[in-house]
Amino acid sequence: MRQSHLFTKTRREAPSDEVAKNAQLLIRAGYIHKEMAGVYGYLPLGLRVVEKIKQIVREEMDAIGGQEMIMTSLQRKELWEVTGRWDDKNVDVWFKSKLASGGEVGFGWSHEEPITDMMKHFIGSYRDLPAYTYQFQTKLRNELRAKSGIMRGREFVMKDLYSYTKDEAAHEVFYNSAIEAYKRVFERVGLGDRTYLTYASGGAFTEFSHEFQTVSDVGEDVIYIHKSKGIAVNKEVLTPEVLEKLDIEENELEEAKSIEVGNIFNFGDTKSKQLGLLYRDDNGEEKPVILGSYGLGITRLMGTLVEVFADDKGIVWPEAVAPFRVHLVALVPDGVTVAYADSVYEDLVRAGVDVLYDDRDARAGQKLTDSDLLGIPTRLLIGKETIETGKIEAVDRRSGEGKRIPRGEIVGAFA
RNA sequence: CGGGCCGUGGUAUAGUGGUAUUACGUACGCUUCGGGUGCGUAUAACCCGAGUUCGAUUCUCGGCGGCCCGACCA
Repeated sequence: MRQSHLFTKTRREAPSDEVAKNAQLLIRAGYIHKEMAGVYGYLPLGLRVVEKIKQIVREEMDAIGGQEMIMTSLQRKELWEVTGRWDDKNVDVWFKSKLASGGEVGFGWSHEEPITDMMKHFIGSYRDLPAYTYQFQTKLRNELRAKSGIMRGREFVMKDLYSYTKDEAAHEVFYNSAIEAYKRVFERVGLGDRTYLTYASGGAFTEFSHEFQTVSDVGEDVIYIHKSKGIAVNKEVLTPEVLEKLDIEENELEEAKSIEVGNIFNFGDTKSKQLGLLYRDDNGEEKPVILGSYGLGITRLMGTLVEVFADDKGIVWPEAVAPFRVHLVALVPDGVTVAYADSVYEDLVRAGVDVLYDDRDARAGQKLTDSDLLGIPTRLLIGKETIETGKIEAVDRRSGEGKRIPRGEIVGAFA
């Protein structure tokens, strides 16, 4: 993409009403637009990042048998009344509205009820199980207090997967495969070494749920990390009994603030019984389906990546989710340099390289500052020196290290 | 929901009971061209309502909006 065609612009200053680093940088760089507190639009660059993250998650969910679909944002009041979760006393984040034709609807803050209800149409026999469904959905939650930029909004994108299995044993198998899939996701986006499988409160259905917590000072959670086991325990469940159960000594733990980027848990058969999701086993006996729920905040993960990797110059994207692989920058406006940069751009595009080409009529200083802010992994600089030597300077955004790549090898270096 | 702070051009800011400063941006001209070049000109603002007052952007009250701390966060 030619940067001169990009309608967004960078800003020198962050809006005064944003304190969170993720929002400041994403707005300054033109990735997102704030519509109101806790509600952000995703602009062309931001959308690219969202889609890259989604694609990684998609691949990992597909790999464990997930089937992508998409449910509706409008939800039936009657359905949620069955499980007692329509009542504002039980769920305090509902956005609700009325139908012109009469009746009430809610805006989906979660989809366990609708998906489970829908699955009644497709699950009747043990032969129909297991089933794993997932979606990327915009969740709407009427948070009392939105905060921290895109980390905790009233509208956000989440991947939610639901597992339907015939018994606890089958559930367990899938649950563990989901844990491994989540680990691969965080590994692929570069957060593997600071994201911990965390034991958290299990609620009414199981002893524990599991969270995926990324260590960061801007996090809202406090976890206790057991480095050698590679797991953590959420502060809210840290008791002597839990430590004993996990075979952990308290003095082996390190406290850290963290961001909850994923949460998986077992609903057991409770919701299936409530909603009537039953199946016949091979003895003709009617049984409730076991339900598991697996959330992963896509936009929160995007914010986490900004928080964790940004430096004093701006955003630093991991290659896997960067909006573009390379940022080609024509440093001087003379015809020879521009023509040279144009040809490099065309070669890269032809080779299928994701490239953002700064072809704007702007000064080198501004282009370089903007490039730092945008955070694209590799910057290719085309200047007078390039013309003279026939070598293109490639600078790594994260380390700042540069190397000269001969013009003839430039496509091969990134294709 | 409890507590606190705050709403001034597109953005960031200064300031005042008598209509408003500066920078960035934007437009035009010249200049410059490997880390936001320099100069000039132009452009554009006091959240809404009520009250006090001769006069309110400024003070008071209310509303709306924003941020922070806490609570909440299957």
